[in-house]
Amino acid sequence: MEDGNELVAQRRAKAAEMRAEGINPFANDFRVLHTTEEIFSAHGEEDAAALEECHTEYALGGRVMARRDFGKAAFLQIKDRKGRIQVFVAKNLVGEKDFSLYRKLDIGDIIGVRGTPFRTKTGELSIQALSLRLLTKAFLPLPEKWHGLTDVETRYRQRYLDLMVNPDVAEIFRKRNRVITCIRDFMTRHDFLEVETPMMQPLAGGATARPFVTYHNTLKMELFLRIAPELYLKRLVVGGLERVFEINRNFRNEGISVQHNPEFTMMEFYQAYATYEDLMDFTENMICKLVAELQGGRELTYNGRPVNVTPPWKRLSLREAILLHSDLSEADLADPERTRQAARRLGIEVDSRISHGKLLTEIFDTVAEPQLWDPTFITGYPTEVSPLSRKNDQNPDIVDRFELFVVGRELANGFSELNDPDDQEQRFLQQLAEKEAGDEEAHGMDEDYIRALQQGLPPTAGEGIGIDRLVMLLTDSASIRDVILFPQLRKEAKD
RNA sequence: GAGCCGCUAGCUCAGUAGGUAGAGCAUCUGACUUUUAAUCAGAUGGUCGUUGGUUCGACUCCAACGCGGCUCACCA
Repeated sequence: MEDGNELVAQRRAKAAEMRAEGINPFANDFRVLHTTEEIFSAHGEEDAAALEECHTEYALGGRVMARRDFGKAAFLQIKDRKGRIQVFVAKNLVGEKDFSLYRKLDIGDIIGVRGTPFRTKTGELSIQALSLRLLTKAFLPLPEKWHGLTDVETRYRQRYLDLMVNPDVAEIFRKRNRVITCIRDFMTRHDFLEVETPMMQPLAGGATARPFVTYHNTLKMELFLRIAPELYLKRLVVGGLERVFEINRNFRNEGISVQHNPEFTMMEFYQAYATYEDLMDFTENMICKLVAELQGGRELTYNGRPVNVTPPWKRLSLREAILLHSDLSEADLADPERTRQAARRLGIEVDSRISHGKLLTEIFDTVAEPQLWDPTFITGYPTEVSPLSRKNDQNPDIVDRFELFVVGRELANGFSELNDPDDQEQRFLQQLAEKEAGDEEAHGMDEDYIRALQQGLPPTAGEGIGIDRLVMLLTDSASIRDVILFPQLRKEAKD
């Protein structure tokens, strides 16, 4: 496909010449025994004189990232998964044959090097090559060494290039892995069992969102990619597992933005005999621990602004948050008609059928959410917008639920679970009515879930934490695409 | 879905009141056994995102389309 390009033709020609000389440009018999990191940790402290006594031979594999040629000798820089090291190739050390192989090397090729450590005149710990092998010829050139690869589209589409030449990118994904490992560790230590529940579901429940639809040929049935694992996880609590969690993908057929990818990773967990208040404490603990382990303290900066994660975090009810961040009054929020007028003043589209509770959350989203920079728990969500949450014992208009906001966006959502099967059935029926009234995202009726509740779900609290957003926060990334290796893009343009 | 911005060599970028394109790095040839974006001399490399229109002539002006980014809308 790239054969029209001169650079590619040159590289292919070099590979062909090697083959003609009996050298396989895709050799697979070189044993890589060490990493660049091992060399630095073994010899990082030794000076040139000490290293001269060192005859330890290392066998490294890596990609050629730079090349400085001096006629009968040269410096290469090779990169492996742990870092980079400079390799000194001298004709009198590697011999005629390997040196002529060296001359055919291109930046981007993957090579194997055997050699001993030494320090150059400028003091850099390097490897003096004794022998050299080409392990993989790269037909395509690497982006430029100084400016690297900055074209955002190429970075996302050809993530392998991005990872090769932009060290910060690989670092983000290592950090992402550490975040997930820490969470898994934290959960396991609190006696939670990690489980996997269906990604393909006959009914996409557990959240309000439009699903992706697929079809199973043999079963002759429509299936939905899950929008949440919630209802399955609670079935497991009914089954007696009591504490479960799952870190996995959800799929939502909705808009794409700097905060939204069609598939995204959530950690959902359920704990029997806990309440939503317990989970707020738990979440605060877990995230503080993550920040401490990943940032080495409580200092966190996002988009140039400090984020104060020192506990205890602020806790406000939805109404309090609205009052605090707008000029609306208690009376505006108490009376549905006045709330409606207030919403219009704020420029919110007011559908005639919209419920009072839904309107309140929309007002909150508009006036308060963007202001919640330091971690803040918001409670007192209206019952209408929370069909799976337990009603508050004192006030049935609200539920025992919270959402966690940081840097102006939602990071987690948790609540005491509704475990009264009759109440749950009524809520589903209410959702069905809203669906018929035109709300595409209203929840469907899940009869097996009702049956499970009839079997008895212990008092339980559950929560979902958006892992991508958490990683964005911890890596100071502006876009969700920067923390997902292969973000969803349109089909590549042909020309 | 709407608005704004971008798309020029492998990469990073210039460019012209419309006269068919330039730099650095990379590449190729030559010199060089301690460089750190090595250096020096020379050379190659482009259907200027696509398609159409205006024009004697379009990379440049106009339109449509494609892909990407940001903002807004929907959402987590």
